[in-house]
Amino acid sequence: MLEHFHEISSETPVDKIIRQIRDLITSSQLNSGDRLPPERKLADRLGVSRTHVRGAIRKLEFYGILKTVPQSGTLVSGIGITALEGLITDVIKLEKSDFTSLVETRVILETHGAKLAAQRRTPEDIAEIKKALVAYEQQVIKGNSAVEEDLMFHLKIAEASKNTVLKSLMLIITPDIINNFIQFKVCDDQTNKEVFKDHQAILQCIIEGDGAGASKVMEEHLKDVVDFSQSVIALIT
Amino acid sequence: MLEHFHEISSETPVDKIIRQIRDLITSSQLNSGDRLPPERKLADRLGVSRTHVRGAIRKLEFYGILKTVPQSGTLVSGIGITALEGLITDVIKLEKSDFTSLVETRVILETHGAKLAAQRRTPEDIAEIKKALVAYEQQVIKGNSAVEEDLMFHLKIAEASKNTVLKSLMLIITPDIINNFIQFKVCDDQTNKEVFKDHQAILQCIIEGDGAGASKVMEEHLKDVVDFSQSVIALIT
DNA sequence: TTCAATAAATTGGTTAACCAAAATTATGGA
DNA sequence: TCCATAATTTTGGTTAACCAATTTATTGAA
Repeated sequence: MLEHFHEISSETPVDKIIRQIRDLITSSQLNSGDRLPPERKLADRLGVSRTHVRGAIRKLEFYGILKTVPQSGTLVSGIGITALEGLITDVIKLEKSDFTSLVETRVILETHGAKLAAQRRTPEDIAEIKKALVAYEQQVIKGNSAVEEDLMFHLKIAEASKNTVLKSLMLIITPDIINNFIQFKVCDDQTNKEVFKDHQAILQCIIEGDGAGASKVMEEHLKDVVDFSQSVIALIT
Repeated sequence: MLEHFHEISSETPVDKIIRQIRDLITSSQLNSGDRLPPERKLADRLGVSRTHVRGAIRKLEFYGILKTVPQSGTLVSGIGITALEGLITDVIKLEKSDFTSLVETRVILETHGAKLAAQRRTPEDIAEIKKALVAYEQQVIKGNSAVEEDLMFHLKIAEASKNTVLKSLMLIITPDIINNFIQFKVCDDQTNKEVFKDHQAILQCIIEGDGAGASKVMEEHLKDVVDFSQSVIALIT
């Protein structure tokens, strides 16, 4: 019975257009470096409204694939067609991501972030991280979940790393991390106290400028989360 | 004379609105979990058109900060206000990034990507990577720059890592990397041949399942780019 | 024939009106 | 008084028309 149902087409008009723009590129009707057809023509040809075309352009622009010049036209980025094809295919399905990959990537970013933070932190950075730690402690004392305060501590470390790209990537995956935290209820009272101790240890390493130590403690700190993700996967499988 | 000129206000209406929405949150007129005022009210209150409000919402939605439900309303994500404040401030200035951070982060992502690829690659992955390598070789023989083919090789490795998030983050920074490549003309004939040998060595490690080796060779491979970035910085400073 | 001035067409940016689904309120029968 | 139902309002989604800057075509005098 159930197998007769089809997956509902949740693909938005915008995604459809992105797909079609890719086809234009694939069929060499649209080459790297030259101009996209005007929005009106595109809308007309694809049989959709201009609003949706604009939406698609905004999204591709966000990824650096397109570049629009007011009152002039939309240019296909200098990036080569070969790479473009691969890129656009993924932009569409980029939004959703699996838990394991998320955690794995987080560990990678955070261990390096902690290391760099220890090497480059200023007194101001230390003050900010301390502030975040105190805010977390207060929430834990009140018995609250404090997921945001937890993450804020980590974000402040990313900020102290002085690597803007690393911080940006952290910001991008942060909402997903929080959602997973809430969904799987990773945190309870006991965990929170351990987390606090871990955080203290990490901060200490950063203050001392001990990059290797900060990286190591951070990795151990996140190991619990990794283990948890493994157990969840095992449960599902 | 020159100091009398002001920096032109290149802040788009959308960015202005994002800033104002943050203010709404900061002043606790808008709390985590509850609904954003309807688009019309917001547009009215901020004195802008609904289109711009929608643009701002799309952008914040992209970052997981907002979530719109058709015919119902736009919800502020479960993420706490504390973190939200920090996040939104950065969303605005997220787009631009510095070269050093970019390269540094790339090395981090790629070394881990290569390691995971060596551990998890399927025969299909190897075939894909080989194909990218051949495409690169052909461009080099022709004497072309082959920046895209180079990047494509790296993207295929990211794909073989089976870590969707890592690959996504690679995709996000790829356009910036390409732009910097073109801007600084990192590549010439001699470099290209060395790059090809490096790529071959990396592929060999991946085929053999040698994670540590793949990671190491990848790091050395990217070291040249790192050095180059350092020299550029030194030149500017 | 050449080229500057001007008019027309084209561009992305913006606005306001309309649509259908959902939430809310009003209504009336039990 | 209560609750199911219908009318109304409110919501985000969509469309089409308008705007100003730019580019292209036209025109006419040198």
